[in-house]
Amino acid sequence: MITPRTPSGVLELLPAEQIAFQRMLDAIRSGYERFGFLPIETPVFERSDVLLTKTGGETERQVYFVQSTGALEKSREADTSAEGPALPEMALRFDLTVPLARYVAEHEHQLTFPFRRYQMQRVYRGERPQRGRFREFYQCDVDIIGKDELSVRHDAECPAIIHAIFTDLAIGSFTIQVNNRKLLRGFYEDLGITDAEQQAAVLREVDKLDKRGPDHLRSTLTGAGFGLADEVVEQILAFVQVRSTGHDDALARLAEVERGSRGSASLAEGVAELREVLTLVRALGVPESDYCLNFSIARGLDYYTGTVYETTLDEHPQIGSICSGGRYDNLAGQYTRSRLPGVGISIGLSRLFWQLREAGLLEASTGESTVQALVPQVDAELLDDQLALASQLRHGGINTEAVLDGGKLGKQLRYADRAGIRFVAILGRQEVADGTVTLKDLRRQDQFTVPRTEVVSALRVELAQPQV
RNA sequence: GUGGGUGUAGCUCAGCAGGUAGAGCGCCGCGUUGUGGUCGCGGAUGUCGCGGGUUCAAGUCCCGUCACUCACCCCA
Repeated sequence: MITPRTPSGVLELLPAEQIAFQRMLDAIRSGYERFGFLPIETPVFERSDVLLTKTGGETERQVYFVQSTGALEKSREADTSAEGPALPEMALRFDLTVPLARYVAEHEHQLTFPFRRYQMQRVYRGERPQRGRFREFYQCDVDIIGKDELSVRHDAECPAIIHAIFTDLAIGSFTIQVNNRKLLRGFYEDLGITDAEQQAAVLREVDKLDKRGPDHLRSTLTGAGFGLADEVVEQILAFVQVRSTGHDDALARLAEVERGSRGSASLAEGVAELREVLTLVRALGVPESDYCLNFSIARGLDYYTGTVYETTLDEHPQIGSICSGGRYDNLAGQYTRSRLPGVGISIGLSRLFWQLREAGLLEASTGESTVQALVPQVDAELLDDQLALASQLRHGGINTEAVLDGGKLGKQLRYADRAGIRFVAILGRQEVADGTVTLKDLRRQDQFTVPRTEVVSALRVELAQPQV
């Protein structure tokens, strides 16, 4: 016997939880569609050369390669003579953005721009698994891709989508934190940190501010690796700890940053963009309590170029960002000469779901089955009537399971209870004789008898009742 | 890739101056005839991660190995 075990770093759920997960997926999908986005899917694996265009060492370290047996043998033969092992022909996607870039570049002429697509699929990263981090996980992406141009107005749509979806998900109050990479670049240039490498290193450290605190950041930046002057570090700290407390405050903070500038064009541009984005976010109806400026946010350094977003749950800051994204100048530069600027966000649903479960925020939504009614077998001789009742319920649009193997009624009720099925429609000799059905609500511990002809409508009424 | 921690029943874990394994939860059955979840009573379940060593004797000590896990790196 082989011990049955999932590989580590995957999120495999039991049905009760899967239902809760599915509902979250549905809420996100419907949110994306409500904002006028179109669905696409791309293959779980891509050609290695397509996926690894950036050939960053980190990327290759984290990617899973896929190799057919035939190709594997072929590459082995070639290996004996060639200059080292060739890359496997395929690799599993590690995000949905690179496949999107390939997709848009490949189908550019069949798509209409701005191209608004959403995509909710699994991605794979060969990281060492950690608490709440997976090697296989869902990303729910939504992006707007422009041809040649995409006004910054689109950047304002993302917070509006996030707001709509997280309101629907009802997992508590949240804050959409907004920043702008141009503003950051300008700010650090003004401080004399102009070297791209050094700037990136500083941004990486600053990004950990919320996790490690200002003191840690201060000692890191003044330390050997960076060697920044105390005065400069204090300016950085003052800057990155900014969190606006409302719309007007956000605009005031921007004005303040602009006043403090030594004339960086990038900073001015970033400020102007943020101003426009914030103004439109408000116009789109996002309450000002739900968004703020946060100058510490940098996000992934590789391609975000303008607006960046990060969303956190107010009551559970330890969960970290539950949705993030930003603006990129040119999505598919590796695949096409066309300039395709874009903006988008991504919800890492597996991680979010796992965190919510850990925080005990899922209890209410789990334990409920998609089966709405169970028709037990009270008497084996009444099988035909029992099945007819099940059909009647199904035609009435009620998700119904009929017990086919019978047994004691008590056991069947226990089965329903454990399976999270709320209603049982009992049809025994008595009911058949009377032309009735007994409906039992396991949650409210209540039961009553209705005429068989009215069972669907009666059950519909009951399903609409609260559980407790 | 670097550094810690842990591996005992399905789950969470206890057992430890070395003497051939336990609790809670869960699971199964019973509390009669068509009523679950509560309650009472009864029951099943373990190559004590794997391999080697020390010992009369190892879950308990030593070595190795594997797995898992936490943190760092990174997170498009």
